[in-house]
Amino acid sequence: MKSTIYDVAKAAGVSIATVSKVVNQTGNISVKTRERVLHIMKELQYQPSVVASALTGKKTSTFGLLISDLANPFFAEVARNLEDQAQAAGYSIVMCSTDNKDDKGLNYISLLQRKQIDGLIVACQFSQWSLLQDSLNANFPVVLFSKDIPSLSMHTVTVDDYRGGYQAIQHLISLGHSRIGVVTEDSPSGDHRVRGAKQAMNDAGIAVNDDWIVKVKSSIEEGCEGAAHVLQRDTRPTALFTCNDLLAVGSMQSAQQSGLRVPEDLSIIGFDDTILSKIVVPRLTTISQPIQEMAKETVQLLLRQSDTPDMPKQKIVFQPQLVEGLSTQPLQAK
Amino acid sequence: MKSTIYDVAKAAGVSIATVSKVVNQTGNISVKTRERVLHIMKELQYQPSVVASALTGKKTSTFGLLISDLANPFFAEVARNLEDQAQAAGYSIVMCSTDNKDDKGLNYISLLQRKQIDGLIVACQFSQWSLLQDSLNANFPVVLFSKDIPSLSMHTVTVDDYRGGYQAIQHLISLGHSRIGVVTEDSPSGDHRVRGAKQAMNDAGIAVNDDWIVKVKSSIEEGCEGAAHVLQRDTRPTALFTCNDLLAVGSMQSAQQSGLRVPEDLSIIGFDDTILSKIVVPRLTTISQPIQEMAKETVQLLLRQSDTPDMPKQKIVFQPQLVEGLSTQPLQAK
DNA sequence: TTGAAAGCGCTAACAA
DNA sequence: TTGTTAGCGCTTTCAA
Repeated sequence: MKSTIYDVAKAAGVSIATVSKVVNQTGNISVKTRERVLHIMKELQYQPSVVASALTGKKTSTFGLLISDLANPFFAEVARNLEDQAQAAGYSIVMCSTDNKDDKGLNYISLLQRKQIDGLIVACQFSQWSLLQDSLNANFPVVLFSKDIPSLSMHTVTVDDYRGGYQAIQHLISLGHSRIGVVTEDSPSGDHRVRGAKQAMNDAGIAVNDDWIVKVKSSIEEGCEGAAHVLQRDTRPTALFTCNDLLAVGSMQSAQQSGLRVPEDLSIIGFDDTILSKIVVPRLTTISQPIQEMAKETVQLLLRQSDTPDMPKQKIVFQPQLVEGLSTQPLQAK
Repeated sequence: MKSTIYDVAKAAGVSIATVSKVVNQTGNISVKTRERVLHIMKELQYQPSVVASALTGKKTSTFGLLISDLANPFFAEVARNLEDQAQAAGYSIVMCSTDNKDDKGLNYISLLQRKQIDGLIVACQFSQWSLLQDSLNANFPVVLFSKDIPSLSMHTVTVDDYRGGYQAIQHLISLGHSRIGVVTEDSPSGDHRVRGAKQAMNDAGIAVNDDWIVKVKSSIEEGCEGAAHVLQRDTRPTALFTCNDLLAVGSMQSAQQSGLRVPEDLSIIGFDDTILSKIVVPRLTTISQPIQEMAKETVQLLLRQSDTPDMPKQKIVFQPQLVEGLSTQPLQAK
């Protein structure tokens, strides 16, 4: 049977209060008793129960992570980085894939609250974001990860999606491209990226062709279909900006099916710099997010909220970075 | 403030025992009081505390998952499937990436025990497996996932690695290959797969060339280097069996660097059928594991162990399946 | 059919 | 410096 604080107290000939104090390093305990208690604890392999201490109002040292789909390489990487940062702070993470379904997310939240988690990271989408807000207690620690939802008054850590889109297009333009298509994902981030993309075209005096902009669900298959729509037109773009790597991979497949070579006939630039972009041939040019830094800030933000429940909401925006691969090249003169 | 069982009891004019009974559907409660209590619960948005009920000896409805690296696509997929199955049973999962480090794993286990999880899934490696056994209470529910460790008396769910290796080689042989190299991972599974591979060669009367067998760490980079060792010899194999998809991708890169075309000059067959194998060009021929089924059995096994602590240890072995891609082809006559 | 009360393992005043 | 004790929110006998 597992030993409790009572067992330790009895064996050490002290009260449970004393044991509690040495465990938590609170109060004043003589070196001698501390040593003795510590020794007994080891002997009995005493492990303080997180459950019992949580019941008295202390932390569970657990965060919840609502994520779209753990099997998606981008989110898997996000999860891993968050886990690392949390672990460094003594926390563990309960992973919850919501598939971006509101009800799944809401169910998880309710369950997580019953489990008394100390904070929540939201890295999935909601179709009705207000439901998220409503299901959470006013000062419950939350951070929106990689989602910038203006209607929500919540701490947020994101990459500058707008700027990322802008950079992507800027890169294509610098290579001489002016006929640029866009395959985007139906999400707030996707929208921001596209806005940035359009702005870059405008700033360069390049016409935005709405026929070349398609919005799809985030998957390789849909990316492939979406790109096909654009590529099979009479006049097609010479370069494609896709709002994430999954769509980029799909677009590369579509190009191949259309007999177009990447990058000779079509340049493609993605977003996220996941493992996919690294193994695809040609290596994808893409926009990378500093996931590790973002994860670090996210955990810090969660931690600080526990101490300062009413701290002013803040939004931390990281700058994306262009990673040049082999999927883009200067426009060939015809 | 969150409402407790006392609030509900008071509002409903009953005792907390009664509320507890309607919540847990135990004992005999008149329809009338039940309805009333239920109604009040809704009104007060009462959420029973998992922490408090766990303290009285009930479950936390939480499993721990020790996994090598959540960012690895194969493990991410495993994690996702386990999460789905657990969720269907009302459980959530705490994810712990150990990077196959014993101390990391052990620390997590200790933490998880303090959190009173109801079961543990081990899908990572230990260099000293006995440490795992020692750190766990005798009848604590555990399942080894995709690791077959004979020295450990634990419930196990695996794919038949030996057979998978055998099938891979059989496939290559059926295509006419007889000069076959192997790039494997330093792990028990890897070893099983290689044993199966060698057996298949023996059975076909094909010589096993140990110079063509390299054992590396599981990563794209090491796969690339490992394959290079084999491919840069004076006489090189015409086909390569790699013990997982990461190594396969690395090997494909190595082949490319050596100016070898896949599959014209070199056939490559992988293992796992992850997303990587699907996006790589040419699409990888590989051996797939029925991850979903495996996840399902794993969760069932965990659940049953809670009910029947001393149930006889069992090992469930699933059959792998060949997935034909485009990275293998019949041996070309020279 | 309902309720009183003990207890789960721990924390935190408050006393001593 | 140490100990006593009252909870934390819930489950579960055992009585009523």
